[in-house]
Amino acid sequence: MSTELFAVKQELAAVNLYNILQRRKTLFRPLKSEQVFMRTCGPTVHDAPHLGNYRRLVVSDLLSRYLIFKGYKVKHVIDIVDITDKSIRGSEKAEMDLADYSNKYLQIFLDDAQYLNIRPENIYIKASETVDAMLKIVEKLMDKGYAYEKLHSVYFDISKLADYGRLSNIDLAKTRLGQSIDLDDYEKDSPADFALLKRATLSELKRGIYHKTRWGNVRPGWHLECAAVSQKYLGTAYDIHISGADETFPHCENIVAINRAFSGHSGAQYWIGAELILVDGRKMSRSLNNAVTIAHLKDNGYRGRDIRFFLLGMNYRKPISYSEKALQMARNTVKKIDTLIHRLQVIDNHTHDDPDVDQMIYDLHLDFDKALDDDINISGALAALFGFIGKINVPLAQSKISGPDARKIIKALEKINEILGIMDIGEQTLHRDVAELVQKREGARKAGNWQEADLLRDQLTALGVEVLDSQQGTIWRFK
RNA sequence: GGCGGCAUAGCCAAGUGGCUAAGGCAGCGGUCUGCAAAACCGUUAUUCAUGAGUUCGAAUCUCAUUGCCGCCUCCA
Repeated sequence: MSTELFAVKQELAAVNLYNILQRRKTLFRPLKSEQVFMRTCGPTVHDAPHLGNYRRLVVSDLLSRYLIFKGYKVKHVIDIVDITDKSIRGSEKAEMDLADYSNKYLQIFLDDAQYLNIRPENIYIKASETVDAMLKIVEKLMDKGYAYEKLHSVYFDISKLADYGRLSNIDLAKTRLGQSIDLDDYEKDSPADFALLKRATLSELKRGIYHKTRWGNVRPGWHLECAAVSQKYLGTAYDIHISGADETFPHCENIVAINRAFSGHSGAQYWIGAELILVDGRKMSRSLNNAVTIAHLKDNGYRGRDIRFFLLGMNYRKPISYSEKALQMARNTVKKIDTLIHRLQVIDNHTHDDPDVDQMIYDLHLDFDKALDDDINISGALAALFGFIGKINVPLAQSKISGPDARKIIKALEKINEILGIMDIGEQTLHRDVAELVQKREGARKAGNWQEADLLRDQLTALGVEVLDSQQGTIWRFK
């Protein structure tokens, strides 16, 4: 029992992650030995999120699934940023209640997340429902002198925090602050100070979008929203914070600042940044007019698994170039895995010429884990998977895989898919009419009636069903 | 201007000091097949943006150069 426990601990200890705070890979050690507390920056819900917004969510999903696979319990909080300038303006323009407006886009986000097979166990928290925690934080920051009120807005005074800039490695003295910030909009002591609470505008007051505080009628700023959600649901110190690479400064830096001023702790121990999606060399974003929504991709025939694979198939610390071709590549790769699974599922023989399937599965797990342990090296992990598929395909083509072995292999793939979430392992069913066509074609082939068989194959293709004839019989798959 | 990062085959991509530079996609030739598809076998980088240096040894370390991206704006 004790040796088993030791083995488990050893295994748990093997994960390495690149921590932005230290700018290097470090061994991952959670604060509690068996549970990981993590948070991912969620979407702003003033419009339908796009592919670029989902990368960090898929990356954090992959990481949380891997940590669960490694034996940890994971509490993963994703905040929904539902009080922003854009959503306030957008809802006004749409003549909608802010909450209704936000909920409309939140629903799209949740549907997309499901489509992308993001774990339903994630905890989604609306910023608007965390205002109590925000005000508590501001209260304390005011008491400690980290914040000041000016004309009924409350700002964070970064000069009070000695090592402000540690996360993004920024030296404010050398930075062109004030050049890009429209100072006329603010009454801050210093351009780099950021708003914790903004005084409500006249229209916000009319619409009831404000909170009454001792500093005035205000609504919270973005950085405070994120800091409050994690503080309330994960505590002042937690394990992992995942965000987009473009959010390190000022957003994450400011979250760290709030956390450190509030509790002396940075919040998360490990800060992870997922890189961006590029379109023609530029960041995918709504403001650059190059955003692609999940709905759009869905309309173009991409399954959630295809898109998910596209988003997680490359090192999370490198930008991904979006293109139709790249997406097709992802789809083809997913298909390759599907085909193997379908072929395995129809095996019903008892050959005794078994290759050493157990050894292959053992190697697969070893290589797969080893790669992911190294800062989620997905390419290495996938190489292990494809190596395995190649090794299985040889005896499979020669009918040398027995039914029990096939099920063993499927089980191993299921295990891997708990992490990847891209395979389709469940039994698929065809519409009765379509299944009949497949049967009819089989009959025609057995009778040597090739013309009829080919005609039926064309019909099936038109219906989006491909038939693959192998020595084990005919299998089919969706195109 | 400051900070961070990237450059490896037709395309995507791993490898960060030492065995033949993983893997995927696409292509080509073959096997299988009634024909296809799928699968399999073979094939596709004497070379890692360029130049110099360190070293017995460099894609990997150092310096310089070039090109590209992100942040320094509530796009997120």
